[in-house]
Amino acid sequence: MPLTLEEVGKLAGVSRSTVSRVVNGHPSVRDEVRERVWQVIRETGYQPHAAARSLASRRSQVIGVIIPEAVSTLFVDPFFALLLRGITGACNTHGYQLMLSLFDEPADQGETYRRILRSGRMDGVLVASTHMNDPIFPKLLQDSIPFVLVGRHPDPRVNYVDVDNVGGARMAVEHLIRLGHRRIATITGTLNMASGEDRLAGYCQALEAHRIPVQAALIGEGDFTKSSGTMGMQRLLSASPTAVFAASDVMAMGALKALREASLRVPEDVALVGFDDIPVAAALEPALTTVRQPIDRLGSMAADLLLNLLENAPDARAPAARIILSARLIVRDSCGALH
Amino acid sequence: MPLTLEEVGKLAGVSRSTVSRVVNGHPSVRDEVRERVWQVIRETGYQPHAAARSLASRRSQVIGVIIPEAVSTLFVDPFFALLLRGITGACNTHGYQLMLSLFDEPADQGETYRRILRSGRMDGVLVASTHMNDPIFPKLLQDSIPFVLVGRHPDPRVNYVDVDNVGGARMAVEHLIRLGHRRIATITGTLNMASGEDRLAGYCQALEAHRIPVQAALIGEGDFTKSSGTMGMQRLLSASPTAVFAASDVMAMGALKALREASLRVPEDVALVGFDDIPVAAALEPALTTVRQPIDRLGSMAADLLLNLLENAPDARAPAARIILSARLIVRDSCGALH
DNA sequence: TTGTAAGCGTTATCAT
DNA sequence: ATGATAACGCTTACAA
Repeated sequence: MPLTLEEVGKLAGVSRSTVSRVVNGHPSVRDEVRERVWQVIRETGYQPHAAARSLASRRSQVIGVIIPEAVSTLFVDPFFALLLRGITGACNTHGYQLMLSLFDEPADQGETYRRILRSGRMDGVLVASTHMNDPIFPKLLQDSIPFVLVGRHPDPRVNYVDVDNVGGARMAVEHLIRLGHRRIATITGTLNMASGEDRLAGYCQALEAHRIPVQAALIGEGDFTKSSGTMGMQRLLSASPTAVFAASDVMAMGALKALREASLRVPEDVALVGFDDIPVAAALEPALTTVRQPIDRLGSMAADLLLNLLENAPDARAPAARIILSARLIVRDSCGALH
Repeated sequence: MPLTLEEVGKLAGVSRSTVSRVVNGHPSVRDEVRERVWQVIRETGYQPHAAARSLASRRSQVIGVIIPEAVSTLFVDPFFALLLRGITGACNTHGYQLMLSLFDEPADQGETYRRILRSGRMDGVLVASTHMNDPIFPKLLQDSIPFVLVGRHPDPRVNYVDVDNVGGARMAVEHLIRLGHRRIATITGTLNMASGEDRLAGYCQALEAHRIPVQAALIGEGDFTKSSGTMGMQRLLSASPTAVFAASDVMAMGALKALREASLRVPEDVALVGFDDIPVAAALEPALTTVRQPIDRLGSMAADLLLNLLENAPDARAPAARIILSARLIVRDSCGALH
């Protein structure tokens, strides 16, 4: 049976309130008393009861992480794990706990939303990998639940941390241009997801910067799955591109399959670049040139941002924070640069 | 400002207790009253305050998941993500929430342990991927915190769910024997981890069942990392095995590297089998024959077991549950069976 | 079946 | 600097 503040107080010869002050580092306690109380706490292994604390203080020291169920499966790469690692790192240093919720698409159905987010269980939440028009955003804003999104969002009230998808994609495509390619195709990600849109935008920007016309025939729409990469590539073949930028490594693997089936060699006949740098990328034949994002930084920055929001004056007048982390190009064999 | 039971009661013309009974599905409430109360709850969107509930009922409806920090990184495969998915699935159907903690090695240092586990925040915990002699187990047992381990443990009081590592390994090695191999080497996993030990045991069992002597020269100790696979393979080369069973796919990849560097072909010169069936496995050249474990089942079964422990009479006299899920062999190219 | 009232273990506001 | 004491929102005997 765990001890209570009252009992610790009795053992230390002080009142419940004094013990509370000591535990919470309140300054107005005589040094001698403070030491005596700590002594008892150490000896007894006293640990405050989280629920009681939370009830009285109206803060739980817990943040939630919300990820759409479907996406968690899709991520055959360690994105999910790395993100969580980044988040837990930040939580640990701030003394917060992390509650994980995989929401069903379309991210709530109201019922789940209420149960999870209105129960006072968490002080704030991190939302990752949702569609931008996910119904969860209006609700979070309306309930004024502090939250930070991992991924871009147009609403000016939304705090977010994102990877520079535009810049990363542009970097990849400019690399191909530098290698002499002009007929460069792309297989896009899901187009109502920010990352899908932005990587396509980066592709277009790179071409435009080099006065290469953007052609619809060279753009195949995918949805981040391997099979969509294969199908996208098959459709693009008729436009006979000399290079392809796939908006994810998984789709690049799909594209590779289609190219093989069409007896085209990579990179000799078609150069290929992906995005994400999943672990498989380096092990592929040929090793995949790709764009790497700092995933765990993404997690830790998002958590830091949220925790700051929670700890400091939540000035509602302040503009939302928008943090963009840059990506970098990892050159391997599939682009032909190393030949 | 969220409503309280009291206020809902006022709106429905009943007392706080009646509303509580309705919310908790207590039978002794007149149907008419129950309906009236639900009506108000629906209209107002009332949601019980988790902390208050937990304080009064001494149950939080939250379970914790504890994974050593180091391991979470090591898992470049989706083990972690799939396990969590299985766990959250079970949690959702039981109406529980999930709290995630990545513990620093050696899994607690006491301080963290207390903060996380003695604060009453969680009703029970799932522990995954620890060493069997992790100091967390004696503590959990002493504090009589309900817990289920993902992975085998010798202590008779420990409830666990595990994959049949022995059977899986044995299956893999017997497959090699069936293909005619007699000089079969193995690269082991970390040997104070249950999975490491058991896969080695399975290797030995298979050989013994076929009266093939187990030779120390054919056993290389690894630690589940790729580099240990490479080094292990290099050392084994002098014993010139015709086949190798690596206790993990990641180590198999390392071994593949060593074999290549020694100009040995797989499977022509040396057959290779791994364990885990990580996504890379199928994409390797040659595609890796390996043993697949039902990871998300592992997670959901462990969570189910824990939740049953929590919901039902926690009969301390009942023997601990030990659940073993079977693995299956996935035959691809690296073992030479398809030639 | 329903209401009253006593906790649950903190925090926070007052006095002192 | 310290101690009473009233919340915090809910569950749960116990009464009615």
